[in-house]
Formats: sequence, C-alpha cells, structure tokens
Amino acid sequence: MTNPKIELFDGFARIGKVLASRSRLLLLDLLSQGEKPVETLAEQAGLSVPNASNHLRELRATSLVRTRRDGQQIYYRLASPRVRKLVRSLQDVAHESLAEVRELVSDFYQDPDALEAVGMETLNRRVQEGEVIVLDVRPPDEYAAGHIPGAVSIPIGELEQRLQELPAGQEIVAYCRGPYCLFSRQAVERLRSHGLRACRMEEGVADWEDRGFPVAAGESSRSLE
Amino acid sequence: MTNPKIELFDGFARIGKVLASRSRLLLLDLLSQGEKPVETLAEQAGLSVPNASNHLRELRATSLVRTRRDGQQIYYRLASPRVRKLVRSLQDVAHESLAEVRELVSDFYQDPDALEAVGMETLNRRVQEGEVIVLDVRPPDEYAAGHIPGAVSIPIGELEQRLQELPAGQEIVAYCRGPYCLFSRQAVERLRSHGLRACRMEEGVADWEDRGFPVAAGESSRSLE
DNA sequence: ACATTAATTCATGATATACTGAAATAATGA
DNA sequence: TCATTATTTCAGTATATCATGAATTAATGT
Repeated sequence: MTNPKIELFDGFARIGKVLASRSRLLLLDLLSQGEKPVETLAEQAGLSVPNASNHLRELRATSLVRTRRDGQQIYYRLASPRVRKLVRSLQDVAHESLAEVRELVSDFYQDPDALEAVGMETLNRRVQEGEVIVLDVRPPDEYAAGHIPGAVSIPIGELEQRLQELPAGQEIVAYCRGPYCLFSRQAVERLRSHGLRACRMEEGVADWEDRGFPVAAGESSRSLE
Repeated sequence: MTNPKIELFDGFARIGKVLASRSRLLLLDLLSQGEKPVETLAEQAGLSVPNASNHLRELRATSLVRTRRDGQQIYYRLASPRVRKLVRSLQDVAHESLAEVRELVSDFYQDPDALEAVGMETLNRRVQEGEVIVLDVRPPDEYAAGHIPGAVSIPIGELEQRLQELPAGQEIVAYCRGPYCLFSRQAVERLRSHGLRACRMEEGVADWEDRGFPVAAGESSRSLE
C-alpha cells in the first residue's frame, strides 16, 4: 500500500526541507526583494557562486523559484507571492517562538532611539501631504525592482558620503527590506548622529504593495533639485 | 564577527528544520485539530510511541508546541495559531509548486462526483435556515475539541454502520480536517452510494473559526431524535 | 574560431538527522 | 509499597545533506 496520505505529507516535507537551510532562506529572503542573477545572490547572501547555484537548483527543483535568461545572466525570481508569504510566516513564527531570535531582534534590530517606527498608513498620508522625504536604503537593484513612489535611493553603504543630498530641514523616513533587515535601523542611527530628523518604517515594499499602496519601478531616483 | 544576520537566519532555519520531516508535519497537522496525548498522536500519525515522543521533543524545543499534564497523560497542543497558519501556508505552497502533490490531490482527494464543495458562507446560511444536516467525520477527540455548532459526529470509520442515524430526506454536508484530509470525500462517496444527498465543505474548523463563525466544544453529539 | 564571463555539475569528506528497541522515569491506584 | 500505564531517554546504525573546489557547459563579443 502506497498510502496517499504518506505521499502527500512527503510532498509537504519536500518544501519543509527547502526551508531547513540558512543559505536557502537567505536566498529566498533576497529574492523577496525582486529578481537577481546568481552572482548577485551569491554575493549578497555571502555564499560562493557554486554553493549558491546548488541551493538555487534545489529551489528550482521544487518550483519555488523560476528563472529567466538575459544574455549571459540567469535571473532568479520567486515563483509566486505565496512563497514570499510562506517565508515571512516562517520568520514570524521563529520570532514568536525562539528566545534567541527575540533577543537578536531586540538587541541588534531595535535601536532604542529608533523604536517609534511609523506605520504604512501614516507614511502614506504624510507622503501625500509632502511632509516627509522617503528614503530607500536597499541596494540599487532592489530599488529598481520596486520602490515606494517618490522615494530617494541611497544604499546604506553610501549614506555617509551622500548626506548632503538630503535636505536638512525635512523629516526623513527610511525603509529597507522589512522587519528582519538591519538597513533602515542603521540608516536612522546615522542620520540622527548627523543632526537630521529621521525615523523608519518597519515594513518592506511587498508589505506596502499587499496593503494596496502603489509601487514604482525603474532605476532613476527622484531628483531632489 | 558573529554576524547578527547569520544568527538570525540560523534561527529561521531552526524552524525550517522542524518542518523538514514528514512525521513532524503529520504531528503538527493532527495538533491543528486540537490537543492530544502522545499515544493518540503516535497512533494517528502511524508512528511508534518513542519515535513520536522524540519528534514532539523537537517541536517543544523550538516552542512550536506546549504541553499540559492531566494524570498520567501529557497533552500536546500548538503554541499559537501562527504555527497552524505556517503549516497551512507550507501545505498550500506544496500544492501550488509540486506537480506530485497536485496530482495526488486531484487523483485521490477529488472524487469527481464530490467536486462541488460548498463554501463556508453558504453552509452557514443553510445551517441557519435548517436546510442541511452538518456531519463531522473526524475522530471523536477532535469533535470534542471544537466543531461546527449543531454538527453530528460520526467518525469516518463508523459511518457505514451508523447510516440509519441520518435522516433520509435531508441533504448532508460533511466536513473533516481541511482541504488536505480524505475523510469528508470518503464520507460523501459512501453517503451517495447509499442514496443520500451529500456534499462536502472543503475547509476545517480552524478555517471556520478564522472566518468568524462560531465553534462549539464538548463530547456529546446533537441528538437527532 | 577564440577568449571571456556566467553559471552549473560533480566527487569528496564532514556533519547531521532518522528510526529502532531496550531501558529508565513519572504519576497513579491497589 | 508495588504493579501499571504513559512517556521519555539513549545507544547504535543507516541515511541524507552540506560546503568546497576543480572541471564543465553556455552564451557573448572580438
């Protein structure tokens, strides 16, 4: 007897196995921000290219990601929004269940000065009213793949050198990949240490879009004249 | 440098590893129906008691389940609704992504005659109007842990012998653990082969409760006089 | 055709995980 | 106290998975 229930749960476990590796979760997390070629994924996840390629192979074998060729590069992307939501659900359960994750998030991921994150609704309203500068501190490829309309793109690594691009008077709201990303917290810390008024939005672009707010795509950051 | 990002994703992967085993997924799926002691879990999941105990130990080590002692028995339960939703999200992604799962679901889990599953809203309305008998075909402990108010409890294994308890005229809507459970499909098949009008509801009690409909608890099935 | 760049494949050794069955622990009731 | 029942622990063996680095394949542009 090949029990269909056993086979069904073997199928479920196949997906579970994919989620059982730090490296694959890093890759899936990166892909939540948009499609990327192998070399970019390897670099941003801190993996060797062959190792990343092997993990991507697993992800493709289970149809969690799809690929597209453009010239010499092969771009990987998540197969569906469902996959992104699964990864997020896993992260949220880990945050809720594991004391070590809770401590990490409160130690490294919650600068006490930056605690008051602004909500998506509030940010949207204040953007409409022209009250704030929205700052996207993710890598340029992620900004290009999708960002909050009107947001200025300054990757976290370039922030110190490009502070003069930001107007001194206006309040700045920084955002990054989402609640488990460090970038926006680091950004707020640095902006404040230079005397700028800054806070952050906890959510990422996908959350923003899920909530029904508009998303813009393309390379060029809005000019601040 | 002990990279906090690495540590964070190691935490995520710890939860992923828990989901990487058929046996643990079976246990989590059973626990989605309510708390159960080890022996029941082992039997219903088709595992030896020591094996089930070891897996439950893993689940408890990651705080995905909690325990309560009652006399000699230790009851396990899911730590939070978030865990149930994570498991369900995993199942849905597997259903969407894996051809083998899709085929299993369509081959074994979708009797062509029983295709037209009634939705939760429709069922609720028809229950209010007294049009249908609702039939819960899960094991008695799951019925006792929570069921649709007014539902009759006849475990799938006892259905053939207890057909006379069901009125011949009225339409019957059977439900079970949810979309990846066989019971309600088998029930509809058997009821129809005995000339009864029957269909099924796809969702389980947790879905029913999530949608805001009421849930009853307790052992005794409604008497059909 | 050839050199270049991007990505994949594969063999390998190291590590981790699974299930089994025997033994130990823990609470209960006679 | 002792036997009973429920559960856990543990050693041992089999199996699976991981990261590495060398070799290979694939597309591009000269």
